[in-house]
Amino acid sequence: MPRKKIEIKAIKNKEARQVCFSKRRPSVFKKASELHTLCGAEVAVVFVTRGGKAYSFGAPSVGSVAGRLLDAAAPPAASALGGGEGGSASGGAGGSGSGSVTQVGGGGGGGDDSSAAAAAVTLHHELNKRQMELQDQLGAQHDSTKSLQEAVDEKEGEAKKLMGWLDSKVEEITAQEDLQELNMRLWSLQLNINQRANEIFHNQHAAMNHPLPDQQFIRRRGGDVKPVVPSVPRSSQG
Amino acid sequence: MPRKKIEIKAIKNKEARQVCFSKRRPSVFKKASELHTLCGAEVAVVFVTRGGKAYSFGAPSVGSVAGRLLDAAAPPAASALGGGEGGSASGGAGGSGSGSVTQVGGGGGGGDDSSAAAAAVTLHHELNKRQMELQDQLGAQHDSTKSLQEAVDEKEGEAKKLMGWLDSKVEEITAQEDLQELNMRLWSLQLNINQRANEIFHNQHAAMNHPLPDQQFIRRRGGDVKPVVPSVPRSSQG
DNA sequence: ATCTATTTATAATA
DNA sequence: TTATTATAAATAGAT
Repeated sequence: MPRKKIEIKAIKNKEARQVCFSKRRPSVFKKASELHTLCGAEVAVVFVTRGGKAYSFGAPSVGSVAGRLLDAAAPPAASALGGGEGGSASGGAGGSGSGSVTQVGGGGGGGDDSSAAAAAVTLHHELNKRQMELQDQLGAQHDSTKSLQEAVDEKEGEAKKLMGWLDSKVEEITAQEDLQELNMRLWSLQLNINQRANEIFHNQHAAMNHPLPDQQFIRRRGGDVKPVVPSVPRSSQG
Repeated sequence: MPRKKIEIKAIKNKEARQVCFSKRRPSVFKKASELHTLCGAEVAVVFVTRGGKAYSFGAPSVGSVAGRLLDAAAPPAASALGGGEGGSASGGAGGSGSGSVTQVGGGGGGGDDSSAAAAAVTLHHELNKRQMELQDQLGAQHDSTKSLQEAVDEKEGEAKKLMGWLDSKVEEITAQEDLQELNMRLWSLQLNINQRANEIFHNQHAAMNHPLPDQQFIRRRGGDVKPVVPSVPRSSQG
């Protein structure tokens, strides 16, 4: 748009394409952020480049938007779930005694995240992001604990079997309401997982209580992970 | 930013806020769309207003972006799943009663959705949307098949036990890599679920094979749904 | 990465 | 909501 107006069509040159992406992506995030701040709307933006890198922005968090959607779309069946509110946007899901949903993500001001916490993070993406943070923050400590795989082995492959059973179960399902039910279960399960992720994070960073640049991340296919400073003012991110 | 530069802070006046949102939202979608077209990146943008209305834009579709994320993060385990191309961007107009999500919008030219189909939909949001479509399209047929709950009962609560076990497992996990593993399993499972949803949909709508405007939708909390014409050029939505 | 000349986006207004 | 328009932002091309 500057020196010359360009046609909106695929840029073939790889470098030029990357440059364009680098220039435009922060702007989109910024606009989304402004919309969040100005209008109070929750927002989630995700880009996945051809190279496989994923960039996301969310306010109060990507996951909270999903939570809202679930809440808005919540079918009656949802209430049949364990906690009653299973998939809803309430903070204390999962029922586990452990604890707080401390949203690592949203917190703009750093006060308590009542509304943010209420919008419980559930999106897979959010979980991935959280994990990315753990990796970034804690570094590679691949030795600290046994993997889930090992835990599974301990249980004589119980988890795997169960997953397999669920997989096959899905094949048999022929009604949308069944899918709905199953989906709800997964939502609540992941809510639980997310909480656990938060707990782990806070356990290892009890002191480090700052708002957390949770808005943006980069991940490479190869496993290399690189944090990125969001180009959006903090005030816009909560 | 025109007549006067404004401060980026919450707009208290409701009308002004809505006006602002109405003006800015299409622009963000447009920018995201341009980024998609220019740089070939997949994009997903979701806004949820205070009023509970959700606006989304995705290219090639919101769900495909999630699919890409899965692909990018995919561990070996994920490939163990069933089919590959399940999730296509199918859908249609809805219309009646309870929660319909009339998808309008995009429909670019109207080719087949091969690429969109390849990028299997996995986002919870997408699944919910699909379910909404099923509800709209098929109507309430709560009697057609046994519910998942019943299936679970048949299996002597095996599924519930599984979920419970997983829940407890989550409590014990102390390493991010374990969460990653578990998360991956859930991704795959949901991928499978989504495929099944698609199959169901297609089985009951074998004839209805149109491309499907998967780009944008609005849904109201109350159930009233209003389609919206995207302000983005068609070329940018495929 | 920085620098501008332009194109876009948009707040205020009607 | 839609249109206008004076400014603020975003950004393509060049450095």
